[in-house]
Amino acid sequence: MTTDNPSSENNEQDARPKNFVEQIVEADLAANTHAGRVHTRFPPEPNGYLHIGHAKSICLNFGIAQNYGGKCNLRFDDTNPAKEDTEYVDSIKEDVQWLGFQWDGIYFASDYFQQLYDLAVQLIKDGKAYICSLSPEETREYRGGWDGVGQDSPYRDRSIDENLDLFQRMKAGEFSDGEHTLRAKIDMASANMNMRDPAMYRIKHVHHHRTGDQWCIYPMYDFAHGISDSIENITHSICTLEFEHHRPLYDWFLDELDIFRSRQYEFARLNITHTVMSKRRLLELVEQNHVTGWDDPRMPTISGLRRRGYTPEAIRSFCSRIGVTKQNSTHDIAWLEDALRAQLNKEAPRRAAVLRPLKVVIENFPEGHEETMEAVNNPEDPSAGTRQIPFTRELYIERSDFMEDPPKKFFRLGPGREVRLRYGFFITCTDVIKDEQGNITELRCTYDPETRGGQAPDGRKVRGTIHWVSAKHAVNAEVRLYDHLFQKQDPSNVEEGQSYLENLNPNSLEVLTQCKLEPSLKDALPGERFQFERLGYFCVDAKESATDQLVFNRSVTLRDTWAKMQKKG
RNA sequence: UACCCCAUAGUGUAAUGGUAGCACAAGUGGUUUUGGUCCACUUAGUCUAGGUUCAAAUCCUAGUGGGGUAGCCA
Repeated sequence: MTTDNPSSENNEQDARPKNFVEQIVEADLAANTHAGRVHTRFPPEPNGYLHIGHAKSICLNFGIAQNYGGKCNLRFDDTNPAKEDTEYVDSIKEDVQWLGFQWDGIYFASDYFQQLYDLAVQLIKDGKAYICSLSPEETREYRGGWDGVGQDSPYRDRSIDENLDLFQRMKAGEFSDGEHTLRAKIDMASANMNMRDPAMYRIKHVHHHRTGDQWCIYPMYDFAHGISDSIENITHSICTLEFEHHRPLYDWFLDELDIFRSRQYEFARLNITHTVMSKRRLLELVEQNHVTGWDDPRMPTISGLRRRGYTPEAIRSFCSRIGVTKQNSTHDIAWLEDALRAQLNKEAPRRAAVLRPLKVVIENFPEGHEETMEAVNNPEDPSAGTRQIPFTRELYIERSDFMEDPPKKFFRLGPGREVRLRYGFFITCTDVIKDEQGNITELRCTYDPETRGGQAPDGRKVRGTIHWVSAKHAVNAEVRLYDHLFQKQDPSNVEEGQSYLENLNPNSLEVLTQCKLEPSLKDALPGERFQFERLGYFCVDAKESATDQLVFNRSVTLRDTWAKMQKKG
């Protein structure tokens, strides 16, 4: 088990307190429970794309293997062919590797169909399982509610020979879907519904993405999962809280079969504000075209985050910081954003980009003249060096960096005000040009040649520094600004009878097509990340950007105390 | 209605019978050619009631609140 950057993160791991699963692993190691062996697995069902919640599980499972000298398998839990597809298998493999993890073994529950079948036969022979011929509706009635006890199936006492015969004929395809099931014979009076003779096999005449039409009976999760763990000698089978009630059944199968005893531990799944995390809902967003696909940059999927510009390191750092507990909780999406900022602040090269351009003409700057200015690529990383940017008479600045009637706390440009153009000159606004509708179309300014590079020899200070792009050299680009997918922190918080879809943020995507970038951005590569100074972190869209029509995605904004002040009024 | 799990600043987590910490958020100030970064400081917490103990966030009981469970889904 390896990551692409283990050393720096091991320090982070050491600094972090151990979560309860790690404490269990350490206790097992101390007690020599498995002769020093630690083996986990990440077991997705290939019926959807991985999301940030899966990343938590991936980091936990692969992280434990990594930190305790163990192994971690990738296992596809593909026991329900009706919902599964190889498209999902491929995306899951890609996402796990992109996150920086490499599995020790890659397996499919479907690899074990024959072994599973044989073990089921063994349980029948031991009198621990039987063929039930109740309909699904009858089964539900017989199971009973949680105030009382269930009723034994009338087929519960079929002879072993009859069970064996029927099971073999189920497998041979003699029956149609739903006609029979194989059930574990446990306890119809149990307070735990999972123990009221749970189904082990059902008939499904469905094509399986790996085994084709070889099988028409498929094992249920509870039967298949624990046995798969056991076959792979998994020591710590880590899953989410909703499987807590299944643990007695997990244990029951392994005990009755007397095979390697994996242990199941449950932790709380990840929730994040302003988004949804269930596969069902994510699928719904995709199918109803509320987003453009699983990899829409607004989606909390790994592929969406990747396209948005998130780094594997940022996601791992986030997963490490949120902790692992049994408490249901919801993390502020700001935590995730902060993890990205923390990394990109250190690594992303700085560039100038004007998203909503306003033309500035510097009247005392000679027409046709060009100056070359030197700009720092990353103040957090001197080794990133500098670059040259052209300065000319006509520039673009951000419309929001000018106010005709600015309040006193506004440090930027206004009539008669002087500001610094970053890595440029001080300029003073002398005139405001408007069209017939009164819209500002252009600013007239003068510059102070003595302030080249941004310092005034007379020592005078300006409060504001704004970014700019030479109009003549500007590269045109499309920039997509993303906001939270849902307006409310909790999208499920709706009026009675309404859907979480009511909470979709209609402004989660804003497309800007007239953006002006500094010339060095012309050759930006798909996926490449930059900080656009004073604005945020952006990446070249890996899917839709082209050399002649650049498309950038805003990954996350910079912290903006000015915007915060404005909001408060 | 039954059973299971959970409960610590706004949020998320630590303290594993012995000084309630940390991070994010929020706020104040400093530095700054990004209203970024960085630095300092401030606000703010053990659900309730009993019990055990020299000592309880921690153990026990009950209550309250939240979550989960009656698929031939995983």
